[in-house]
Amino acid sequence: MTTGLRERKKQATRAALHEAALRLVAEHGLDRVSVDDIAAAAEVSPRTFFNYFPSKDDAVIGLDPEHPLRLAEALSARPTTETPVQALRAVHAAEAARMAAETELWPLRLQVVDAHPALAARLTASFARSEQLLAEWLAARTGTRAELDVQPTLLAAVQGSVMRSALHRWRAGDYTASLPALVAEGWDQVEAGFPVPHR
Amino acid sequence: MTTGLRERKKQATRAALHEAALRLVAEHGLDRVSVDDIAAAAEVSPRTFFNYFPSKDDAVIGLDPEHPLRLAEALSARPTTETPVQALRAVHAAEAARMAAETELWPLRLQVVDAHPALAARLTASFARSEQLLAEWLAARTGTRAELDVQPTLLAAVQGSVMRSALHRWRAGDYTASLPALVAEGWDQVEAGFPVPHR
DNA sequence: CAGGAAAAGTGCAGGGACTGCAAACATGCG
DNA sequence: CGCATGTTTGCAGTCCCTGCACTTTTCCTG
Repeated sequence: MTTGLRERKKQATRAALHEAALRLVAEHGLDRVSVDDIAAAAEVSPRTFFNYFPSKDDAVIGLDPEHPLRLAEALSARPTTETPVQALRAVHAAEAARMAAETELWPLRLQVVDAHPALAARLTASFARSEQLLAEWLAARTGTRAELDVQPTLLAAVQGSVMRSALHRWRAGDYTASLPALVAEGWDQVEAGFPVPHR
Repeated sequence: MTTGLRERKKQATRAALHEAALRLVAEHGLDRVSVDDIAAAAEVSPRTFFNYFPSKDDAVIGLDPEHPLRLAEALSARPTTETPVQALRAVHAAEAARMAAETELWPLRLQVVDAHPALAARLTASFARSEQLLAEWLAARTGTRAELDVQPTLLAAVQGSVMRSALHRWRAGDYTASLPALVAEGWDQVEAGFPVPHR
């Protein structure tokens, strides 16, 4: 799992570009920051920027492209005695804990996403890749057809909704709540079929 | 509510631009169709294109910008004896029937969205506006806080998932199934809390 | 129905995102 | 060391999108 110099440098450059993009956009706004600005802040040429990210938006979001695969692996590692929802809950719990530990970047990401609908769309698109793999895993797990049966596609999408809703409330409450708790609260709703709240 | 010539012409131009964009992109692919091509096909100047749509992507998707508001109205018209989920089901049923009636455009939309992830992101963004209004309606209806409590945000997002999942399966089954039925099937899953499918 | 107000359409100039290509440059390996 | 392979960079070019100024069309009122 260790890395040569070359690989480490690439990771560093990628991270530098992402962080520069995120911080600059958080401070000045999406359309007042150019790719040239970002490249300059990360100390690479503008042309190099596009070796790392296909678009400015992607650099601002900057999620790990390997993430969907690791998610799928984590799910496959769950015991088959669990129901699909239980397995998803467990994986989400670990995920949320990891995200909450990044106390720097996630709040910034949520801030810029909130300020720029275009970025919200990109973030959702990033999740879409995970959802597709998830649907396939669900289909395999429950013996259903990923494309045609209800549960795989829908549950994969709902899982994304649970996470996004948790992130939204996390930010709305100024990060005082625990992200894993917010996620769990979402899953409770899902498992209970959205009961009418008592006043 | 009626329309002068001016208003009717605007609607016609908007529709012409959207349909031209959709058909051209469906046939040739997103990056082989320029805004100039679309404008030419709709017989307006390229500059005029941007009086109607803020971006090429939006023209391809081309959803009615008034739609979120009509959705919110439809919901407010539901009797307060219904649970939130019941009201959403009812509105979705009407919505799905209307969409299924557009036998020309929706299949094309789903085709291009499937072929171009960037467009999927835009489509989701279009839904996002509805989801926000929905969350507010839910909060008002159930006496919860839109930003902080679980149900408004999450159920609004899940509602979107139900519709998107239905659209996905509609296309996967070559439009042989009934869209309202697919939507209903989704809501059944939600209300039942995603039970383990029996094999 | 004339004529002006308001709205919509258009041309032009320009900034910025992004790509293909080919030349430097760095790294890893025999 | 020296070659093979991967990375960075500059350059030229296309296309998206915007602000501004100007023309054309629709509408309305006297």
